[in-house]
Amino acid sequence: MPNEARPGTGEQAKQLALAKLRQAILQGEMAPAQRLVENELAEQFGVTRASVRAALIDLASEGLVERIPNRGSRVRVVTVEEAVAITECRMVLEGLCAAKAAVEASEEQLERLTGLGEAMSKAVADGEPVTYSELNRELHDRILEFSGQQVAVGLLDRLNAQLVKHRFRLALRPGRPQQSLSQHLAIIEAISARDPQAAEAAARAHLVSVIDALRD
Amino acid sequence: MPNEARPGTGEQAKQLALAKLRQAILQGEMAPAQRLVENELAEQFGVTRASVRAALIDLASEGLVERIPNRGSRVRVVTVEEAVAITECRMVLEGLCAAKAAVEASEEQLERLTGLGEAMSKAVADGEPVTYSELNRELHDRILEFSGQQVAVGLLDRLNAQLVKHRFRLALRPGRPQQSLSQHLAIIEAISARDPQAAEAAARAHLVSVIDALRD
DNA sequence: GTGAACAAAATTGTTGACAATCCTGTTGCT
DNA sequence: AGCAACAGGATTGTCAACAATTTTGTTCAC
Repeated sequence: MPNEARPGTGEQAKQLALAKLRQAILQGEMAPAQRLVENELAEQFGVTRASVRAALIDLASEGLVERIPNRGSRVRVVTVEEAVAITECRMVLEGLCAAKAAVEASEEQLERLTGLGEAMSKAVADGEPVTYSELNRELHDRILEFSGQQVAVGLLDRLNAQLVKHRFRLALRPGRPQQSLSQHLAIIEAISARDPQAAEAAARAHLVSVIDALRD
Repeated sequence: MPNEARPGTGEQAKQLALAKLRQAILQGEMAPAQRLVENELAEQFGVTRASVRAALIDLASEGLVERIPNRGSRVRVVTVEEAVAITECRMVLEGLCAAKAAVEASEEQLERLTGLGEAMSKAVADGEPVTYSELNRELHDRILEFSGQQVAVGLLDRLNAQLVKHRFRLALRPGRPQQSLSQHLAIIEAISARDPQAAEAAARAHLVSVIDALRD
């Protein structure tokens, strides 16, 4: 479904508009709750209004923008409350994926996870939060991939797209990497031990801590 | 997001097309994997092609139809494998909602649940599978409502829409009501006891049994 | 001065036509 | 006969203009 379209290559007009709009929203170039006027966007991106319209419909169903009939589109603002609800859903879905990964992953894939764990430990020890953040994301992605649960992966993609803002704030928090590192290592250990219940519990424990942090 | 638009009232053209198309697909009027030609649908529903197009984009992101660029739209066929994956996601999400309902529901709402439980018991005793099926759906809906977890509810709506076919097959199965009744009663009991962990476990146990049944 | 009715501007929703793309059946060459 | 190239038809993607709706600013009565 989300076809991971690269903005660079010459796509179709609608796909291009969709990619550009999504990028603009995700990178925060659009102010929260900013009005998205179809004509302006069409001119800005060099496509026609129909293409912008189609892209907006797509983004609305992804939860990135809000469309009110005859009233236009706005970039959707995710309140802290909603962010917590979203993260609760992430909690159970990633728990499911961790459990399945513990059963389904190959030996090579397990090695990959332990390798990621070591790299994360090193990043924290060296005090490189940016690297750690990237590895963090990589770890989560790999667990989803190895679980083979494509439906859950699709749902999580959608949920994560709505959280970019809050996720950003969270990563910059001092002391947070140290806190989450042990949780991540616990997840890796449980999956490597082929223990689905422990893996699910560890993944959920991690996201419970994220929820607590979200609440400030 | 899905605004629960009633087909009857005079909506906007796109909303009307969307409602009619969704209804047609859900009621099985469209054969599986049938091609959905925009022109035909437009004429059939008495709206313009642009409206049909917008509706198709919406339905594609709901997972009801499949859209291939320059190749058109088909009603999406859900394999048994996918149905299992979807139900696994339902399992953890409904588990989450059951747990939250055990904490958040009011006393009146708890009474409503126990009332539903009694009605379901009666329906099984009287041998009325249709009534039981309706009450079943009602129970699930109420648990979601009482949980207050709107994000999970949205995700579950989307997932359930993809399962209509399989769900149908399941309900007509002889002996299945008796089997699931005790599971449902266990869920109600756990929520009424304000025990979130037990509620989640009961909800998950129920859906594990659904998964087993799905696999034939 | 305040509030309601009204008119003008801005924006979205809709329409029909045009262009690009893809599938199918046929033709021509080896 | 087998296969590549090619037209023909069908379908989707795109466009610019038009209609309907909402919002905003103004005027007028009280």
